[in-house]
Amino acid sequence: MSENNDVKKEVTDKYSLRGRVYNRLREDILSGKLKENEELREISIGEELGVSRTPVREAFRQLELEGLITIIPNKGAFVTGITGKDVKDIYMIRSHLEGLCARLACDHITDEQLEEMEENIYLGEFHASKGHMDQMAELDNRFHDILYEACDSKMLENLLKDYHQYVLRIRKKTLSTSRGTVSNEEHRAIMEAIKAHDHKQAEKLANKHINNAYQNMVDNGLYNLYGNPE
Amino acid sequence: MSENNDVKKEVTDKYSLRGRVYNRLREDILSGKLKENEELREISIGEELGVSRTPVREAFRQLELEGLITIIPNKGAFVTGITGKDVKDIYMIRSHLEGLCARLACDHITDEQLEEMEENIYLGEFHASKGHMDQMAELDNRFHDILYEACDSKMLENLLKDYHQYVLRIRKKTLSTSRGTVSNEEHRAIMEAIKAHDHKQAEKLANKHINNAYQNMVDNGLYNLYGNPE
DNA sequence: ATAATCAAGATTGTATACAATAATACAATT
DNA sequence: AATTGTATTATTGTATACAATCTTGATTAT
Repeated sequence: MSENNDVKKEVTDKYSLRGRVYNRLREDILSGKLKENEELREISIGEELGVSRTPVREAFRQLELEGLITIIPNKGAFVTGITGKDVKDIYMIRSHLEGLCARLACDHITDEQLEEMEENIYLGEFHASKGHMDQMAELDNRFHDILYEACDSKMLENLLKDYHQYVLRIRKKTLSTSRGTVSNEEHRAIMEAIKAHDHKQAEKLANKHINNAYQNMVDNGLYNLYGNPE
Repeated sequence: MSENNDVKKEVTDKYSLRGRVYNRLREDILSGKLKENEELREISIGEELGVSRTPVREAFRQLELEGLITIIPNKGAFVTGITGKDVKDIYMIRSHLEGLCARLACDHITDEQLEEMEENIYLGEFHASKGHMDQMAELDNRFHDILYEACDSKMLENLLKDYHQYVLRIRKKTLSTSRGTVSNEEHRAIMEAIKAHDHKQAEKLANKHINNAYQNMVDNGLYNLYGNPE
């Protein structure tokens, strides 16, 4: 549960050494640059980034609470592995919460948010047809962020954003397939349902959207890259 | 998202100064001893607990990520307030996930877990009739923990435990009312549904159980104690 | 009297020194 | 040869020293 103020957090991350270390390590773990069970030594990390052990240690504590590393007392810090089961569970949970989020959005979405969604989808059609994968990933990110913001629940929004981040590296690969176009169409359907205040339909579609993303990943054998599938 | 190894974490907490500071502060915040917006100074906290600033700072980083305090760079750490809206949202999310958890438990619960549930409920009837509130709170805690473990998803289990903890102080008060008996009956119904592998019923009952807990809290005007109800 | 400025103190951010613990290598014993 | 004990080294845990930043209050100019 990290329900802290995002704005202030960004400031911290940008200007403090601890924040820089935290972001860097987080990125490296999520991107797979740091592999499962790899040991992180305070001194070498510090030297690499040109800082002392103190900010490194503080970053470690955060990463530990986030579950990205496991700290064994007096022994060291190790990259926590995500098993295939974990990924499956995350998608299951996300699918539920994303449905809930879409349902809530029916009542709380603003005109500005709806407009940005429409623009997002419109652009998505263009980039999907052109095969611009980076832009598609970017648009997908943004679509879901808007949806999360539209539910008008900071708690749910932050939770969903956490999970979204967590599966970032997986999603990046998934969207590199032909799913880009289909995904964009699903976004449109979700948006239409929200626009029409059709709670049930919005929930159902958002739910399905996440399940589809997972299914697609499994079908393409992509999730085996991230730890043993069980 | 704190999906770290619980066993190792306990060890850390017990034997390291940082862990002790973390637990102490966490408890004080959740128990309401440290009030909303109260400033936490590294030196005074350290002096009070007989440690230097280093472990205090590391504990701060974790509490920040957990959302219990807000750190403003170069300024200080402040206890984050939970608004009434936050509490409502937490219960809403919990209600959904607890339903999901109960449904999964239908397929994955072990005989031992079922047995412990039965014993838990049996004991609950006794203590409810006697008005033993402390024991009821303890049993309620344990019942939900068993349920979380029975879903066979570490991800979901940890998430639900996090939220469970988060509303601990509120729940303690809630159970001090006549709801103890009713709650225990609801536990029994949930268990029966799981035992019968009735997925839909289990999900529905668990869902309702959390909603009832929330409704009871609102009816008794208990959640106003924890920040403005919006 | 009010507002602006600046200096002193307090507090956090970072680096480093020291202590405690664990890992490693090697020797002694069986 | 295998195992246990021990000394050495490496690494983490904690405390403290120093730097940067913010707060506060007095002083001065308007």
